[in-house]
Amino acid sequence: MELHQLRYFLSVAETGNFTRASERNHISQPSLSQQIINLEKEVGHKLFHRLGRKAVLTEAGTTFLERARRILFEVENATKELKDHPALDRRITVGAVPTVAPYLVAPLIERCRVTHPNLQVNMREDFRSDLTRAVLEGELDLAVVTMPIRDHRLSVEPLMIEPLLLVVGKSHPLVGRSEITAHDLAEETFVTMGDSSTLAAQIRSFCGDHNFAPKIGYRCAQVATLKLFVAMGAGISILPQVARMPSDRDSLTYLRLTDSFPTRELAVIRHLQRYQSRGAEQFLTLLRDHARIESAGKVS
Amino acid sequence: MELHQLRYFLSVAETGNFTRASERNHISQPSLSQQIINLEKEVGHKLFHRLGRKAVLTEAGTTFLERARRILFEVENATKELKDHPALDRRITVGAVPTVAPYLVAPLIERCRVTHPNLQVNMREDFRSDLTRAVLEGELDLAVVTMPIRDHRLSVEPLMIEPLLLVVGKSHPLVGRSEITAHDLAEETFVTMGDSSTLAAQIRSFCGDHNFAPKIGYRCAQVATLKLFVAMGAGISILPQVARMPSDRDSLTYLRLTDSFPTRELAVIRHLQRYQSRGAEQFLTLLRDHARIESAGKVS
DNA sequence: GCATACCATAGTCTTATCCTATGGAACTAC
DNA sequence: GTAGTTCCATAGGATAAGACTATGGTATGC
Repeated sequence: MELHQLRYFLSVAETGNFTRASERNHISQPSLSQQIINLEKEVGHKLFHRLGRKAVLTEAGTTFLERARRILFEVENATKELKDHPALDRRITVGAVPTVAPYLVAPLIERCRVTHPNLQVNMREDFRSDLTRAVLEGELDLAVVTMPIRDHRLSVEPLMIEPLLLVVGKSHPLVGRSEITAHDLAEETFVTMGDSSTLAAQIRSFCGDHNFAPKIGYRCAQVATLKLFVAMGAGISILPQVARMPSDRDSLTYLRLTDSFPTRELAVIRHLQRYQSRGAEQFLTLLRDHARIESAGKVS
Repeated sequence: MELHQLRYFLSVAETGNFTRASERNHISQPSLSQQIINLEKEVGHKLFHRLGRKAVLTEAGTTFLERARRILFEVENATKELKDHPALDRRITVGAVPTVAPYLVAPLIERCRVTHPNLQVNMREDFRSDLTRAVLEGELDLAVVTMPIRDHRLSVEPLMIEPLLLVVGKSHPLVGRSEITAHDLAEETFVTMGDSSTLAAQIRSFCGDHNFAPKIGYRCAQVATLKLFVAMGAGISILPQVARMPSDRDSLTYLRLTDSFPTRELAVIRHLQRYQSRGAEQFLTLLRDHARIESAGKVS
């Protein structure tokens, strides 16, 4: 007997329907059916009468239901108690991709120090695939990454959509143009991040949408390095708006395309099953607030 | 979080030692270590300080321990309540190999009807491998099979050791001999059960121990058919003593070898994890008593 | 200082849990 | 009465979890 079987059992008892119960638990109906059958074999009693389209608790099932509820209630209490324990560690680790870590997460951590002095937030900057793995393996409480994310074990909460801006050196010919189209970029040399970065993929995707392949001349591991090469006039690039810093003013120009509006979506990922500490919840609230403010700032 | 993790956690808390806890749970130490680590990641707290050779509960671990105990206590209550429920079905299904079903289990079921009128015992006669699978899959509450059994998922309880007897037709030349050795059988034709039967393997094993291969002329699916062929003088066979029936008196002769004493051991197998109903326990008590009486009968 | 005891990691294998496809039975609508 | 739909169970296969062994690193005891 395992807890997931008890959860499936409870869902069937509450819905009277294996199919509905399987949907509630995000598994397929044959899976749930098999687990109920295994549970019945293990306890040695039928727990449901299968009456046509209805699953009705047997007497044994009714007896067992009260116990199953109690067990699951105790399980919830066990995790809740750890969460609410006042003296326990208040330390979390968040992850962020390189185009988010210095611009979005670092300021948030700074702010969190003020608003939640008892909460210690550690940070890990890495690429999306590594962050995803780290969240799944419990090394991170949450991570801010770019969409899309496809892993059913993760909770994926969209945060915000931000524009991708064209960035060129101050003396680049595109500076000053009143109209810049995607096609204008077809012959330019691109400076991108390495293949581990989703930004590289986004640039390729954007150019692909406009029927040309970007000419990639430089691959960088850091945004700062990328900005340096662009400032040198070695090529052009595309960066998310959050990467735009006041100190860029002297060496870089951020431009918008006039015929298209590339964007990227940021999301926060967490482990579906991992219990969320109060510290993680608090940080996430700050993150959500910040994202809302950012989105509102773009509209006005 | 699953129940097996809670059980491992509880064992570590009680022993202060991952290695000892893994032994208690019949898994390897790295397995248990990994499960504890997974549990810690899921609840978001360290549950043990690893202090040199000791595993000591952290404050979070101490808090969690009480909850874990309560959860496992509720699980035990859930299964115990189903067992003790007076109005629940009192029906079990037992399995037996063909050389046991008609001689040992059938009489027991008869007797059970008298001593436990509210208990209905169904029976399935099959070969050991099929019975083993049926027990594992929950189709049978228990089964009486021959040793050896090697499956760590099964509880194997030795029942009794019984002699294997040489059986021949009434006019066979071996009848009346004062000494019969294993070697005397080397040139005889054997009548055995099919390969699905463990008896066939036992005959080959016995002959192998005496440095000859049995000449198998007939393979039968039923003991009655085997007895018929032996009675006809088609060959000889070896049967367990329980297979000896009063009605055999007119057509068969059971003999003992004088230079060796082949035996077989019977065991009752159950699923380690499956909860044992009271009905199954009652039947098993009768079975144990019967086996003791059989063993005592052979000694006197 | 060395041997021992312990936990954690890595890599691999086995088993449990998941999937899709589909069958059989009951129910519902026409 | 029949056809279509809904539901659960089975079969076979894929994937992930849990198990294994081998081994490394650290602490302890002699």
